[in-house]
Amino acid sequence: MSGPQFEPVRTVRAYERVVEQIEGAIESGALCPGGRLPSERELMVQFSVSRSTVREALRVLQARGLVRSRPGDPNGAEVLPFTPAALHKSMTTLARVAELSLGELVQFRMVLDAAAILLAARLRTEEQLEEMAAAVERMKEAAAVERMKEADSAAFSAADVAFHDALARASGNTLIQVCTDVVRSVVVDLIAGRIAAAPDQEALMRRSIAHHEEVLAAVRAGDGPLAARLFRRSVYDYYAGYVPEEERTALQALLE
Amino acid sequence: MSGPQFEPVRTVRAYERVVEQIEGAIESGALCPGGRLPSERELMVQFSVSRSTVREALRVLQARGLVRSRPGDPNGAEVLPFTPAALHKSMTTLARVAELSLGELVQFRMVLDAAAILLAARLRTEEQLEEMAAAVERMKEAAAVERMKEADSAAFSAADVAFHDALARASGNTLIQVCTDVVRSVVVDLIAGRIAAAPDQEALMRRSIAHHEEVLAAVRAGDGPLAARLFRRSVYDYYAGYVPEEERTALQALLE
DNA sequence: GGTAATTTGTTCGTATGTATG
DNA sequence: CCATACATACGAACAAATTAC
Repeated sequence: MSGPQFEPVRTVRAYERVVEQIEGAIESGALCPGGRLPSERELMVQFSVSRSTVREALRVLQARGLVRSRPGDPNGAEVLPFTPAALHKSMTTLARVAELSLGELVQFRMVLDAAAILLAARLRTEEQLEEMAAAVERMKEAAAVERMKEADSAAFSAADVAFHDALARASGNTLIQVCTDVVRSVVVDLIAGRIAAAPDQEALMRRSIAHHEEVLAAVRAGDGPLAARLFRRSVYDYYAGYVPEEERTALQALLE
Repeated sequence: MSGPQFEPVRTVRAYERVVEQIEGAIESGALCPGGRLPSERELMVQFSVSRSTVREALRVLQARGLVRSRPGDPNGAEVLPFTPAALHKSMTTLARVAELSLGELVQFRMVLDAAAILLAARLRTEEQLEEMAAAVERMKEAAAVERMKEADSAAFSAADVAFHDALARASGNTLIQVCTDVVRSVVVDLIAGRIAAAPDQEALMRRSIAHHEEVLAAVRAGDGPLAARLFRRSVYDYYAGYVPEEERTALQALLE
């Protein structure tokens, strides 16, 4: 006869229990963004742990982007609205320690943004189309400056981001929106320097604007597959030069 | 004449500096997985901060999945190899606090896995094909059991996961591999209960096996677009019943 | 505007359980 | 078994920051 099936006990740290409870309260909605946690001293009473333990728990919650605490705040730590910051951090870490290649990242971007475009071509509203058109206009203005400065270059990039953000929102999928944003910024972080060092900034911008207009037109026309194809092609053209040759074939596989 | 452009100073906590330095050492490769950090007492000397500060920093690093510390370990905290645990955690949190719908998650899965399939159809090796075929065989064995038990159901799921994991690896893109894994498990976590409560487990499994065989055949034949189409269709058929009607149109947009 | 009260950031000391040799 | 070094956890204390009166 077999006895009761005992299971190995996982020793769980005190601070983890605190994290679990607070995290649960936030995820269940008992604590809403903008709401406040009790003060550290109050928490140490409620959980009956020391302040150090409470603080370690708060640091973890802060690292996960769930709360923020400021010195001297009489109201205790603030519950934050969701931000993709934690997701961004983990993906950046992934890119670094798992040594993600630029090729893999660009490939991922081609996939995600193309999906967003495919969906946006069906679901976009008129306002979103106008938003994208306005972003393209801002790109043009920034590129039209006679003697390009850093500020203009930044304005161009900001308009570019705004375009893709509107596009991602038009997809109607929050996850796609967040992930496209994260991946785009990770890619940009990786090669911002090399792009800035490119000799013919103006030509790059003009090409980029033309591509954006093509994609926008296809989205407006409701032709998702065409828009996605155009986008993938333009991303490939833009980044292929920075991707080592042996990785380029994998990128080309997405061009059909 | 405008003076020097001063910028607002962001007060940075002591423990953050510690985190930055250790994180940098890991990301730069100065600290390798399996390697050890100095002991907490040694760290407080090197950073000239107190023990509590060191511990708060270690908690953050632990929450990010970079290190692990055990009581009594004479070697200090261990540097961990990369795991997608942190990414998984942030995406789960995203799903909960941003209230991601099942529809959005399924849509994301259709996009990512389809991309993996598209790439795998070009880049897969013979061994990977065999691996997938073996996984399908295990699915068949698990489904062939007369009186289904939990263990068989678990074996079926495990084989299913193994199939998709091999597929994702065959894509040659680490990021796609990790993200498909994360999204799949998040989706499963969300509706495992409802799937298990479905009346006709056997029929579901048979259909699933048939779909997997179709996809595998198309991948083997190198027809990525076909394989991707078949996959999206099967995912849609499998999950559509659990997705509210108003979200289904968005899913259908991916079926072409 | 200034002052007091409260809170967080940080330090230090200590006790306890645990893993290694 | 013992000694050592370690992480875990507690508690008291001070400094710096914020709010409220």
